[in-house]
Amino acid sequence: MAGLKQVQRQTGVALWRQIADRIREAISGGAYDETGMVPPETVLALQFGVNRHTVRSALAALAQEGIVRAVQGRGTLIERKERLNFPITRRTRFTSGIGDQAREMRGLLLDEAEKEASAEVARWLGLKQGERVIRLETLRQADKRPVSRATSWFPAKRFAGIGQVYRKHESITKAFAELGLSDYVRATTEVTAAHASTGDLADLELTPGAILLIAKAMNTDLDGVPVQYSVSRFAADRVQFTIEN
Amino acid sequence: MAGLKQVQRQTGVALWRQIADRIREAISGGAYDETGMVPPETVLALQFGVNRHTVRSALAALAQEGIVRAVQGRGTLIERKERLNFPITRRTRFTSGIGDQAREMRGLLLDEAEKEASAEVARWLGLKQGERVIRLETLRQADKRPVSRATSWFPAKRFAGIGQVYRKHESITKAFAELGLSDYVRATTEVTAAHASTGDLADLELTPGAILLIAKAMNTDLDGVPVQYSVSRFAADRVQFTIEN
DNA sequence: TTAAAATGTCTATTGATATAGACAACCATA
DNA sequence: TATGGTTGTCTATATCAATAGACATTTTAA
Repeated sequence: MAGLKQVQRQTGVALWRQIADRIREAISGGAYDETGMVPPETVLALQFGVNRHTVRSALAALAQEGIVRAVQGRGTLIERKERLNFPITRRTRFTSGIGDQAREMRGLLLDEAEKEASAEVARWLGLKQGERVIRLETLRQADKRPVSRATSWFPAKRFAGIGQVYRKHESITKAFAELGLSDYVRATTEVTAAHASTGDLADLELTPGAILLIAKAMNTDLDGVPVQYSVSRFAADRVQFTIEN
Repeated sequence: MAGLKQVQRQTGVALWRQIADRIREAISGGAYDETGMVPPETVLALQFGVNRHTVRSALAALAQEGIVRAVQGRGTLIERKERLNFPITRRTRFTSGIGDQAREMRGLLLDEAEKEASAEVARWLGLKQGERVIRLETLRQADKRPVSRATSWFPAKRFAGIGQVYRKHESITKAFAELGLSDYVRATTEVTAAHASTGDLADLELTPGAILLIAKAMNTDLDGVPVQYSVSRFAADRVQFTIEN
């Protein structure tokens, strides 16, 4: 069933990378669950119609990502195949949403700045362009494995000092609570996908060409007043979103 | 503001393709709306820190996709910059959801088959594994431009002949109506992203390395009985999803 | 009309990608 | 312990990707 011509040449994407992407997907889809191993290099080479060395380049990349581990004489073992699920609902929260899927959740503050709202940020937060906003750059981890990089904006007047509070609690929900906002709801989420930028590659420990799921989200308080606009970038091969209606 | 080092070397993705992806994104994001043109090749080369010829390869690829058109002496004009928006709500429908964003919507039936439900399909449709289901392969277009490839499964007993009906109406909603189901709702949507497979590349007129947004959706009738499970693959650079809560 | 600014074309060179073949090293098992 | 199957390493070669420079062609505007 696994066919011929699954890869294409002269497209700006190296064969070894195309093959790595296919194998990563097959692993994630449970195609090799019976053996817990990837097929032998010679078999893969035949399947994809390429040289064995090209397959080796692909497997080396996957080993670099920690997905497989090659053992001389035995074969190439699958090390990891998880995919976290993020429910997107009116009550979406990062930490609680994946509570039972990981043991340790962390939210690290990478950077904090107060500045004037850009046109886009002002539109989402219902402010005038140029009003003061606080921008937080955060990295979220599940069991010490980076999951998402987020850039969040808050109205500066209402949430002064949110950076420090977030650093203490490692949670937006708790930071809001300490600043007097006991509850909030997710108003809108826009989902797109794109190739990872260089900065995100480093933070999320990805290799170039990797895919991001991008969620632009706006949260409001219970009166419908915007309290947060955020752009979160997720490593696409580690997560999925679920929308329940 | 457009920074340095937006591209990386020796990653299996050619520089010209990385640059093409970035420019396509910038166009889609409205970065060049003032002039309606891409910056001069020499400027782009400086921005990305590469040779002018590498930028030319990227622009040639975008011209091939019909996104830009180079005019000697003038510059490189932007021809097309759409990104369709798909609202995902309880009443999600493909055709009406993007009604005002495109003039002509079509749904082409590529293939139809009746077979036994796999474990995954049975789980989503609430059937026993092995029960009969009808599988439709469809291609959806907006203004003659391919937007998504979908594989849908329906309980065979309830929706016998849905393929023929779909071919006539080019719409799931109308096909349901003719078969006696006047209304239905979206119960669950799972969103992931992945590289396009070879088959999808051809159908969606993409080049290898392209990204897909993948929506696995389950629709039920008003009594909550599953009527359709579908896996839709969208060209990520042509669409975005919006979830309103 | 001229000059500046932009894309188009050509040649040459270097490094990454892919193929090809041979053989070593290691593991499991008959 | 011998054998078959697997990964690891090495050499060599051809093609694609990227850089570099020079100059032609076209458009716009001074």
